[in-house]
Amino acid sequence: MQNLKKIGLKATTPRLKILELFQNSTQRHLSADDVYRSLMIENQDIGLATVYRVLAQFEQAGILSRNYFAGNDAGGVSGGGGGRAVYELADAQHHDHLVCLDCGKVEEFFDADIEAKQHAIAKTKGFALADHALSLYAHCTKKNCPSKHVAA
Amino acid sequence: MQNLKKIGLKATTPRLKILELFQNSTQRHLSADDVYRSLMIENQDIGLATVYRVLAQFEQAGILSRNYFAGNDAGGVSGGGGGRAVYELADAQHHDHLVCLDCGKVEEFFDADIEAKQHAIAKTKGFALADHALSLYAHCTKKNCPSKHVAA
DNA sequence: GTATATGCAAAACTTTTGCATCCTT
DNA sequence: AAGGATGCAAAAGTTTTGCATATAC
Repeated sequence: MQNLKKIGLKATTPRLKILELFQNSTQRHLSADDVYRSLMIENQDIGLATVYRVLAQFEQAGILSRNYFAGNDAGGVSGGGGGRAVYELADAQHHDHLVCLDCGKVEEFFDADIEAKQHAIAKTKGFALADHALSLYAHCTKKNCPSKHVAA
Repeated sequence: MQNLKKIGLKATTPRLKILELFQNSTQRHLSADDVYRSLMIENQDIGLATVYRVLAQFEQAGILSRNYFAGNDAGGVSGGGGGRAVYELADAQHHDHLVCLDCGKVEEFFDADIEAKQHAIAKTKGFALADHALSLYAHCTKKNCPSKHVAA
């Protein structure tokens, strides 16, 4: 609540509820539609457009970070527009993602060597690295993967 | 032309022209719309839907590979649907991409250490790596960057 | 009281699909 | 001749925007 004012945003119900959702949800990575639907379930009458606006503001404020998981189909990516964005709380340190191709679960990892190499590569090519996106797409080899429990 | 039959596709004008476009274009990375527009300029009356279909077929056949450059805005990403896909000839070895945030230019690189690390990370977490996407977003520090020549 | 936010609906985009027609084999 | 391929238009999805109304400070 005070957080919001600090970044120049009024403490409105939509913003409070969305922030709360990210802090309390068991799912760390949420799409705009996930957020919208969760709010609907809580009987919060918040428009989808507002969700997008708040998400964008939070990202710009550094509260959330946005990712695109392109190769993912397990999560329910079907129709039209390429792939949707998912947001996560930007509380922890920087990390990259490993997405399970079978169940859609997302794991996070950080590797200092890879990070360092990325900077070195950019520098060598005459660039100053500003950002990067690294996603691994993989199949789970453990029996406890959710997809293993479903009769296909 | 023989190539197409080999993969079970009829040698039609759209497919020939699109393949030719990728082989002759100075731009290595093309979106569906780029392809469509280039064909229009050549007075080839090929529908956008066909472009998408052919691109998908070529990707499945291993002739092209698809990438998503999310953080990129310089290339003209504006409106609705998140981000568009770009295709490139899958002739060279596997590589990742470095995208200039100023002019949108795309450079390619390959780093064996990063590749190895990715596999190791997936394995450690109990996954078998199937695919990955790594894109670096950076600012050009050279004076010969196209964006440096434009009065902002 | 005023500026900012919200909600709704419509628009902007990318990608996919249905269907009649056309072209390759 | 036959079946796959194309084109057009419409649909499906995600994200953005315009505008009148409601809300926070």
